[in-house]
Amino acid sequence: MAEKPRQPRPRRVSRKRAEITERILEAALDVFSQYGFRGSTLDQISAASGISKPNLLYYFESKEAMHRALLTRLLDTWLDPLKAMNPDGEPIQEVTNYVRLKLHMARDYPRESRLFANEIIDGAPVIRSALEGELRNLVDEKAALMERWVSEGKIAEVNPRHLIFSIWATTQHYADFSAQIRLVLNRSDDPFDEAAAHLDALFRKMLEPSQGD
Amino acid sequence: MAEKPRQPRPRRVSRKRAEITERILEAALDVFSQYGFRGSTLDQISAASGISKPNLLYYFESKEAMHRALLTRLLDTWLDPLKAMNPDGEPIQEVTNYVRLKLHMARDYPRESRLFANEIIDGAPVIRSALEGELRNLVDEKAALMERWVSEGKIAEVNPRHLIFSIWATTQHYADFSAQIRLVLNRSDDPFDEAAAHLDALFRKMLEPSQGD
DNA sequence: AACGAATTTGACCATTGAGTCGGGAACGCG
DNA sequence: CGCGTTCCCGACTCAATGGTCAAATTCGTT
Repeated sequence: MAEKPRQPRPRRVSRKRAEITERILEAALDVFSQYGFRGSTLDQISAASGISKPNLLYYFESKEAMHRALLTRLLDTWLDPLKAMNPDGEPIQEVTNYVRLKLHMARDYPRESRLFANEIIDGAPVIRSALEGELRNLVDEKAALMERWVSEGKIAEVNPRHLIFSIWATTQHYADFSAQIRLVLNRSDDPFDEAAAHLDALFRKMLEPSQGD
Repeated sequence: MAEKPRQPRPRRVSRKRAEITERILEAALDVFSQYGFRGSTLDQISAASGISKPNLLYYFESKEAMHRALLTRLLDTWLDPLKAMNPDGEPIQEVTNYVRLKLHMARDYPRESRLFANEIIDGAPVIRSALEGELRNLVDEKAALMERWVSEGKIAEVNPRHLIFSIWATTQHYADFSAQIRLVLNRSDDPFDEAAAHLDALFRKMLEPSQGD
């Protein structure tokens, strides 16, 4: 025991610590996405995760810190489909594929979608800087790509940024407003197959170059 | 003037009472739409309206009652544009006009839009029955109308209900997610003119009957 | 085994916020 | 003016909730 100033292992966070952190975030996602940040309580997260309230605060500095952790790590997942849009692919295929992926995310990750929706409706206090940075750059890049496709006559004349907004809006709608959709359709089975066909047609028609070109 | 046992006026609520009620609801809309129901406090509404907290509760039974009052009376305004879709009008014109009206509402009534968005994301606990009743009937009616237009070859084959969802999604997006839109576009001037052109093209192309018919 | 570090929790504290209460001010009307 | 009704509010109550703390308990090493 002469001296041991260095960390014995590079992994600063033990496996166990990581697992518990995970369990907490999973429960927090459940609760936050259902009740909103201000509507959620540590007691709810405690009950959902099976971890006592003081212990939650041993792992996270505050309720806000949990929220922040969720939001920042979700952002990457959220942007992945757009990142995957391939400059060398077939243009209409690339866009409709993006629509398909986003719709899958709405179906498979509705809690994440709602968490984001709440954050944005609140004016994006937490992830504002990420939106201004990472997201804006990514949108700029893909908008430029689509403009190239337009000028090459591969797709019809569109405003690329508004096209992206429309894709976000229509796909996330199925997650964020699922209550309304269920009530209007008066059916409990999920509408995603119909939605996929509808949205594919919608954006495909928008993008098909007019025969005049 | 011999006797006047009945109410001198049928208006049970005095002008003044109506005005104050109005002032409260206006302030409540401001606050609720910005912070969400649970994130809002009576003190904020009190400050925003200049009416003391106990007095707020003289006019409304509870915080929840204010919220309910706002939501129910907003519903009608919200549905008006769809009601206005005219069975005897020119089909594509009628739909794109509906899009235009909805976009105007997003621009002119963003607070109302956000209030609704929050309510729906929360699972529509307050206006659920109105959605199942009034809204569903209205959508059924207009969907049937559009199906007629399809069968008459006036518009392309579409799923009318999902078309309506897409219109709601794309237009409300500009109100509910305005923070994101501003950050991505990096501009402070409003994007509604561009949005109007974009959405008009989007839905017009979706609806134009293919030349094969 | 033994001992320090990491983890866990019961009990507590301070603040916030919805809603109450009792009394007073203003109003309507004979 | 008189008197009942409507309106208004300062001061309060009480429950909920985010967060603290000190005393356990468990864990990883030697």
